[in-house]
Amino acid sequence: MAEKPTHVDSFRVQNDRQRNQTVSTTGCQPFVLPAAESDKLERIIEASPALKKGTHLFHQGDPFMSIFVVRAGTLKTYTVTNEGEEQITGFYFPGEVVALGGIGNDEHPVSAKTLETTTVLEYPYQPLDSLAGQIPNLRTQIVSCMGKEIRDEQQMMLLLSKKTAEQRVATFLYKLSVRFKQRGYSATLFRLSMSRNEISNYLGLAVETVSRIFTRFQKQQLIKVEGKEIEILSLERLYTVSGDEKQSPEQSVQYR
Amino acid sequence: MAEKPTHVDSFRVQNDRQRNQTVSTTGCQPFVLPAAESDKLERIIEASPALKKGTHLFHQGDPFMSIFVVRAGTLKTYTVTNEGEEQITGFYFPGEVVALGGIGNDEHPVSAKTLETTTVLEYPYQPLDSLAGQIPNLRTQIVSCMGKEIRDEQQMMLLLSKKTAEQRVATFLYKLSVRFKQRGYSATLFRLSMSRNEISNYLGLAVETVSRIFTRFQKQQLIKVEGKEIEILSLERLYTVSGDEKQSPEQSVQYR
DNA sequence: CGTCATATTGATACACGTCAAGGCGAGTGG
DNA sequence: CCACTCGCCTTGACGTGTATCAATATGACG
Repeated sequence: MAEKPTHVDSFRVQNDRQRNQTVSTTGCQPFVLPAAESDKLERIIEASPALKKGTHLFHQGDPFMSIFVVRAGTLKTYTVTNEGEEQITGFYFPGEVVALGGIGNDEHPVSAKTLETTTVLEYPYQPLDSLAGQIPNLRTQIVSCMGKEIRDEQQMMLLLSKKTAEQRVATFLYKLSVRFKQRGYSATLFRLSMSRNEISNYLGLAVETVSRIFTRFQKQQLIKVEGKEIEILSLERLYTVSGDEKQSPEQSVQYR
Repeated sequence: MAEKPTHVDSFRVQNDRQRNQTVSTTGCQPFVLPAAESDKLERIIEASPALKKGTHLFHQGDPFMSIFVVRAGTLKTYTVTNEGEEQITGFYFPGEVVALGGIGNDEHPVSAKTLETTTVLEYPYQPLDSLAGQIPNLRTQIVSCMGKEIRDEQQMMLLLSKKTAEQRVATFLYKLSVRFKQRGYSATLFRLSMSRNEISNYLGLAVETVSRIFTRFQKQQLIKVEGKEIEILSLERLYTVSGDEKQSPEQSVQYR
């Protein structure tokens, strides 16, 4: 409702029709199709240039036009309370799909911003949706991505309302580890592309708390922290601390 | 991984092929189609009998087969931490779609349980998805529902990590009001189908806190509480308290 | 090599959880 | 029709996990 500021830091794919250089989607698992169909899909994709740290892919309230897949780098998405408070709703690594919350809405419900130099693929939604009508496989994949987003957010709700600060940080690190491993990187040694501030915001904690827990975990020989470099010394114990471990042989706690 | 208990309280639509009595979807907004196509859709729908309070529609971990639309009554969905803690992830009223988190997954990520006598329509997912291939309009509607679910959950994440107890309760009541109004019921006078316990669980608070805030709001002439009956005396002030109000003419708070 | 953001660490405060004790209403059985 | 019970709700007193405030350290960048 307020006047839209001109987002000088916004990225907009120039819609030049030089769609010859078939974009290589190497390293991106979403939307894998047999060659013939893959070709149709690639015809609608736009590759972004390298976006430097701090660039917005889109702002909350911008008209929803496309979804994006991260090729390299990291993104965060966040909403802003009308009280001006920011809440980070997710971090996105290569191969992950961003902006699904905009589907079925005329505007983006969140902003998306790069945490480091990042490149993305832009999938203009209208053509993508038409294609999805022709290619059942593609439809399934889009819808699956959305389903996963819903499940991830439900997990996050659980974290935010039931877990202690320690469990939150442990969960965060553990899940990062799993994601990195999936992408072929080390599960135990990696670099955090987000600041402590961003971590704390995402986890619903104060920066100081996250900092303290990092050092506490270090003292407990759970992890080794050196600035943004993290080494996980015991994935198992970290998982235990996270509170997600399945335990107690039988606890069919029926709510009533 | 643990042996599945036999859910005696589970509801399963009997798949009898007596699909003559064209199910009336009156009062349900989702999946509205022109007559011809609507007919195809209705052929795959199964109507449930009246499910009494406390019945499970499905349990977390059950194989995902269908999505559901509430016709009458109320449902809650919830996950269980492996520590046995329950977290309610949503309440669903007539016309709303349940189980979207299961799409693209082999099993339901949450359990769904009735809060009162409830009837639902079951949409077996496989046929629904095929139909979505033939009817672009239907595909759009499904995907829109999922988008909305994602957005709602993002809002909830914000609530859980940034809002005070008062703001949470105010938000809860305000949003209920909006939903009731949309369905043609009074926006200011309604009955809570969930217990205080369930409200507090959903909002990430203790029961006592919710109770105290109800009485506090009552003293402030914001609402009138009488057991499960709620009357909202000032929607405007409630909205203000919720913290969602757009305020301060200019606050382009750029995060950095 | 200064400058400014980011991170750590300690001291203190408070919002909300936890514990405990009634109160209230709905269903049940005598 | 009453007494009893059992959930659910409310209210008060108290405890604590984490936020907040403040000071310093560290590191990135021009």
